[in-house]
Amino acid sequence: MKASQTARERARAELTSEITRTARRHLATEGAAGLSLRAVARDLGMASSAVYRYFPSKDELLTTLIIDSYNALGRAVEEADAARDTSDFPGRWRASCHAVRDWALAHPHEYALLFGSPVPDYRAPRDTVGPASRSTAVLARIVVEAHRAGALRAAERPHPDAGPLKLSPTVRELFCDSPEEVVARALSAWTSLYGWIGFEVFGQLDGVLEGRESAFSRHVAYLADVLF
Amino acid sequence: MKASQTARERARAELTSEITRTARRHLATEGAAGLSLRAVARDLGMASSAVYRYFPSKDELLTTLIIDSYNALGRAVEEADAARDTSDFPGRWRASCHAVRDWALAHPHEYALLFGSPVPDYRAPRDTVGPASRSTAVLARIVVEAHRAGALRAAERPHPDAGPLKLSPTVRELFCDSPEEVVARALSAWTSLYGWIGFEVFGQLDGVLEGRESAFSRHVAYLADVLF
DNA sequence: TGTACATCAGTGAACGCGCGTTCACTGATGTAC
DNA sequence: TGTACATCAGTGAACGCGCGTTCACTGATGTAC
Repeated sequence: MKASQTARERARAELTSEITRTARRHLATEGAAGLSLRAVARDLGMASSAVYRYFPSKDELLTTLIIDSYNALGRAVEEADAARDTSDFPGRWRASCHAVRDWALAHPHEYALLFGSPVPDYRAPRDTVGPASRSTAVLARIVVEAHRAGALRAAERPHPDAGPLKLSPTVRELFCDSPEEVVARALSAWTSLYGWIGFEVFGQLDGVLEGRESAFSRHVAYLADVLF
Repeated sequence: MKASQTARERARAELTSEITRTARRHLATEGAAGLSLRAVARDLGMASSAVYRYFPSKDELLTTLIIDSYNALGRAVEEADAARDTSDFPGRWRASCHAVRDWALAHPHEYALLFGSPVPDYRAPRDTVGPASRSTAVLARIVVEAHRAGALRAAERPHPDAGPLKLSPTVRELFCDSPEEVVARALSAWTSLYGWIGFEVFGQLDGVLEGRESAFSRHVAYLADVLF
């Protein structure tokens, strides 16, 4: 009785995940702004007040969705990276970038939740920072490993008019104290990656160009040129 | 009486601009989601129904704000570009990029309105596309002129694994039928620019790095390397 | 210049909606003896 | 194994809020003769 779950516990776990699942579906169709506890409860055929047995507030539910989304994205990128030869650094880079894009296009509202305009009156709690850095950690690892293997030309061509970078300890750690030039180029490529994807997801490229997949590959290739 | 404005017309023009001004202020503090006709009316000390004499719906007011914002951004970039020597292409590029960033940081919510997650249930009408391309047109012009002046190395180094780009007629026109490689690199730099700025405005760089100004300069320099 | 009429700005009440959250409650599930 | 009590899930009504939009109205401004 102690080791295995009690009926109540099982029911609780099930309903909790059913609530998040429904909320995620609403998020996917309506967006973060349209997410409502009442609508979720309605969908599950329960009183809106019952949801409060599972989540103390709407913000908590949102936090759960955010963490789950970060993890889903992180997992996708990790898998894409792992599927490549460890020593094929440009290949790993490309695969990881495409994984980010694929996930973003498949889950536009979740992407918006993570990387779009901040949700008004919502403050992300500490628990989100771990999952949040998961996908980025993969990209950083590729760069660090490539640098150690001597496969990175980035460090060899420091930029002339470059002031010093003031990185946070977290980022320094993420990059295992790689040279500044390496980190700077990685940050540049990182933001550039999300720039394209954000434009694509948010519709900025609508009516601008077709054949996005191959255009994106090209973008990623240019970014790789800055690094490798 | 016909040539000059009648009292009614003057009052109407004044109130119209007072409404948009108030709405813009609300937008700046609350964000697009928090923009409400009633709140604007309250602020102006008038009945909420009175606003409907000036804007047929909330969406129309939003459209006005969007167009104004695009124009403000466009003007800022145009001025930054014009302040440079016509033949100093990298200088013009840098100045324009910084102008975009400066405007974005000064008007984060307006930036979010233009480049962030789409506002739910809002469809941008045709009138927005002209102003929307204004800032981008400046960047495109710099690239085109640099190319014509032979100051662009972009075209000389076509990327090996590059599939063809399918550009819309509008974009082709914007780039005056420059070679594909030029356009591709420009698009890449363009999205990269907004990637950094978006991350900065939306808080993705919080706790990641300080000294953003100089870090951004570096980013822009890398982008220039891809082009010039 | 004065009058009659048309146009328009602004009002205040109302409609209908949906939201997050609280609370006292009922009834089922779990626990300790 | 059975009973008494505690814990917890779920209910339904309610509170208080704010929103976009409509509508019949009053009164001021403009126009035509």
